[in-house]
Amino acid sequence: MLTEIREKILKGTIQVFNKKGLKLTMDDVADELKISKKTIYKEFSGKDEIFETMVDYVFDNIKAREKEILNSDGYTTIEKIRLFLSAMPESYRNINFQELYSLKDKYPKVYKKLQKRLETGWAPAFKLLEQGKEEGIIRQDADLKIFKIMMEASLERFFEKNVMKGSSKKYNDYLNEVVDILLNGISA
Amino acid sequence: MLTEIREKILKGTIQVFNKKGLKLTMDDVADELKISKKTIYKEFSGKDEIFETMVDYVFDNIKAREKEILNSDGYTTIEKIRLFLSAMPESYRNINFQELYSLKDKYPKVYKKLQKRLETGWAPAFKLLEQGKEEGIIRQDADLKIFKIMMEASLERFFEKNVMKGSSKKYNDYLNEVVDILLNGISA
DNA sequence: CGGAAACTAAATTTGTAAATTCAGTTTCCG
DNA sequence: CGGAAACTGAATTTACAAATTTAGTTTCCG
Repeated sequence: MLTEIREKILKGTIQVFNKKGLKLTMDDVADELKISKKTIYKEFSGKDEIFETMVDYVFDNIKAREKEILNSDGYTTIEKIRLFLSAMPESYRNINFQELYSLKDKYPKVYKKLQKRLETGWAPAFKLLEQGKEEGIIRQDADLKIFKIMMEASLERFFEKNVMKGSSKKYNDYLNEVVDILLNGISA
Repeated sequence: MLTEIREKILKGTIQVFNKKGLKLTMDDVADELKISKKTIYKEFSGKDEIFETMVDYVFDNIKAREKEILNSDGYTTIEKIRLFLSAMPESYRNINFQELYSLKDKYPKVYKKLQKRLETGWAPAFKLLEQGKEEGIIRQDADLKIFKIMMEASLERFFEKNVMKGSSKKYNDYLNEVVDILLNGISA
């Protein structure tokens, strides 16, 4: 588990990351948290380790949320799928994903971890969807790989700026509509 | 209408554009067509005009294709919608769209024309979809604006490289599956 | 211990002058 | 007329040194 001080630093880093993006400095983080850099360096070996731990932190939270849904009783498979898919984008809201991808060049190790965790994060969704196929509520011939690509592309587009300006709809309504259309699209 | 020589130059330009992208030179085009630059400059005032005419050329072809579908008899509304939506990405295959967007900075006028034609290209699709709503085959509460964003995001992702490597599926099968899922997703 | 602030070496950004490329024109030639 | 090739000024790219920023450390202090 995470110590209190480490979690505090991670939360602060995410704060600053969402504001200043990849270009955040250690001084930024220290200022944000009103602690000195010394404290940060006592907990983390450097910027690389902070970023790596940050990715783990974000995805561990998503994973916990997903586990909750998977283990909960009283939901049908289709309800679980819907909850599960909706949980993904909601969790992503905590951190600027577009910006996370920009770590690719300067922090390839962090980027690889990000990709790996995105991949494993989808695994239980695939399991649920396969189960849905067996139960006959998902179309047998639905291509789940394409489904995944479409969902990722659509969500990423929504995370970009100005996509939904000039509309009265709320952010979450959009995400739900995306999940609805896609899930409907592969339903039997 | 387009003279033969102008069309030849446009086709050659698209050829080179798909290979070298935004950075194509007039010499490239002349070499590709095995004509001299002089001939090109006799037909076009310059690079700007070629790019502009190129966008018109591409979209006029798409438009003709779409008109054909719209005016054809013997199709139900839903069939027309499916044909119409499938025609879009197929037409896009003739030119590298990802690269077209990169004209934004250096050729803002061309980019604006591109955006305008993309917008007006969607208009008949919206009309068909609205008609589908009236006929009760499209969900009344389906958000067509989101539908459009999802379709664009999904198709653009497929136009990027390596999305479907390692699969036996053919390119067009993918595009059809995308249209299927989305259309199913908003169907009543 | 931990904060404030100074410090250093390395990385990043900036400015810019030289080198290269390219759009558009011109010349010569068949 | 149109091809081949040379030409020019403007734009773009390259190269590189100077200036700035920043990661990580150290010092001093309460």
